Amino acid sequence: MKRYGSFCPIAKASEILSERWTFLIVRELMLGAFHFNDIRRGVPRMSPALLAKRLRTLQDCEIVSTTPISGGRGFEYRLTQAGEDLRPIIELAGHWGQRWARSKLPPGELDPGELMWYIRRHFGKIGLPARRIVMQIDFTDVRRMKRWWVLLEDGEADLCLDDPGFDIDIYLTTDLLSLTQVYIGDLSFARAVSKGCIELDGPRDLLRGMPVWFARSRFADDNPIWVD
DNA sequence: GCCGTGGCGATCAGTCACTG
DNA sequence: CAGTGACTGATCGCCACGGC
Repeated sequence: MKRYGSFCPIAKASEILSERWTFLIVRELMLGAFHFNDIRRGVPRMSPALLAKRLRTLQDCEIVSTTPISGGRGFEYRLTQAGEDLRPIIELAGHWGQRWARSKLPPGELDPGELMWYIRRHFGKIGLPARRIVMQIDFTDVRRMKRWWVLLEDGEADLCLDDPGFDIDIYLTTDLLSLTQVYIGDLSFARAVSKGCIELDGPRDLLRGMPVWFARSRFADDNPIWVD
């Protein structure tokens, strides 16, 4: 960790938090990723070696605590009180980023795996039917990770890259950019459908509710810029 | 004195293979 | 699955130098 050689609390916080990837690791822990590979899925461009190193640093700084996984290798990672106290800071950083550092979504920042992992965590509870819903999502413009299945049940979402074997309720076909725009809040779900960026197939009553419960970033409503 | 540039060594990050 | 280690390329920090 690089030191600023200052007693200033902002400098001390920056020494820990401004290291590359650290903010994103804390974000993953905040969102409920407690195992090494869960955290990895949220930061897919980070190498496992570096993730292990950053987790050790966070542990040394008493932001993260570890408990050995019973009957297995590795640890369960949890935020300590110091880590939990970062929650409003991370939230504020997200709101700030959405307003002032918003991505123009160049191809290099689009990744189906990362998007689907984010989407998995952000399905709305309101309007979502109580029964299990199986959705098949097809990307028209990617080679790898082209087809996904999302299982929605009891307010939880599971992702599969292999056919889970259930009857499909909703077929959703789209391109990577459009779904990313919908998720990040640059394009409304209804507008994406009316423009033909998202094609849907399934029972009409189920599709009608989708603009309400389909996953969107928690920052999607900040300073919206609608794309037409 | 200030500023920009270039060279060089140290450090960091990413990739890949590997382990238990 | 949950890491570790070796290797390599990229980046950073420091210093010297030259132009103004």
